[in-house]
Amino acid sequence: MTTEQKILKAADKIFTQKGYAATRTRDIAEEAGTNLALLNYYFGSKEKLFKNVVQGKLKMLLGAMGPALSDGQISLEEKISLITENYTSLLLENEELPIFILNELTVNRELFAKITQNTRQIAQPVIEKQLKERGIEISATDLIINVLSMTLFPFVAKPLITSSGLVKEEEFVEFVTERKKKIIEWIIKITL
Amino acid sequence: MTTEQKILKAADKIFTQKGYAATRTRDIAEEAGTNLALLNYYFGSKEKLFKNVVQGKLKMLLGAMGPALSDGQISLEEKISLITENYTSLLLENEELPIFILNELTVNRELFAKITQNTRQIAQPVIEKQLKERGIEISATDLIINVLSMTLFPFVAKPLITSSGLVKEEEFVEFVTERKKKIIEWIIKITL
DNA sequence: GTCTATAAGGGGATAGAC
DNA sequence: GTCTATCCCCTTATAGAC
Repeated sequence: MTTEQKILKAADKIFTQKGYAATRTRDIAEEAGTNLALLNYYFGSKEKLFKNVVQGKLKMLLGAMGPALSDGQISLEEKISLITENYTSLLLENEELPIFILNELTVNRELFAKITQNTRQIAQPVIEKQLKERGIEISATDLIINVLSMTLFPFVAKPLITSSGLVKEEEFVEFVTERKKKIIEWIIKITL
Repeated sequence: MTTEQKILKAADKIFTQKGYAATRTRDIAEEAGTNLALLNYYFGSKEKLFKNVVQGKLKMLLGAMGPALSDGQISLEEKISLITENYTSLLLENEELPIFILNELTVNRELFAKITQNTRQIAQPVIEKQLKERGIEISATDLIINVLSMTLFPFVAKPLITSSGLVKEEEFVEFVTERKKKIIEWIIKITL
């Protein structure tokens, strides 16, 4: 693993945990087992390093959705299934991912317009066509937001859910794994 | 309006917009039309001022849910309706509220255990009793999380939804207002 | 209670040796 | 490519006058 990769990995970890402003470049350097000067040598500045990290994360988040959504060969039922399952797996491995992206997107709106628009422009017409062909009344927007809501929200709200005792920390993995199957049923029931 | 109130209001605005770390006490003082020294005179430190703000916000968020949930006289259907409507109104006036709270809760887990536990402990048994009486199989946890997911998620993910073009910024209010009615139908359909 | 001025320290960035 | 030492600005907090 090169020094550059070590720094990027460390930056990923700490930015995701603490957000941009609360992260100290010194901490990233230490986590990477190197020093502050090398961080600037490879990435130029804290901000450039951050953008590097955040765009990787956003691609990860959209990548779990885009290909399944925009493939006209995949039925709506299969789409719902695929997205729910892809996200549940992805987020079990990266629990802080959605809240990190959504928070940074809130604080800094402009940065990510292109990539998110691109995914939507490809996927939305495909879903609309599939809905129309089957005479289903729900809009593509509502369908997409319903699937994402049900699947992503427990991860976004995990600290609220566990700190309240609604789901215990140690039961969280089991909770979302079981919930995955139910979500697929529920969404199909209310939309198709 | 007293100086103390002005500072608190300004702090509320800027902390909510930028998060804790990115907020400068100078900016709060300026927004309040006063100076840095007075901020420390009234609140002692940036951190104490922040906790003051964040606990007010958390109470607002739980207050829109707790009373309706924990009242055994209110039917499940009415509960779903009340919560969806309360939150939609509250969040239309405070769009950054949920992402702010969830992000701060992620970064700083310990601070809010008491208040969230309290709400859950009162509400959960009431819901469970109502579900049992009607022979409904879904768990109280899933029901609560479904309602919150569907209602809160569009606000949490607003930057993703609008920057992708899924819903235009200027249509967002209409979108969530229309969606409110559908959510109530959907949730009743899949659970009751 | 309110303000100006300043202390004290943190943190991003870089110079320059190796 | 890598490191140590250092610069310098920015930010929180406080002293002390009014």
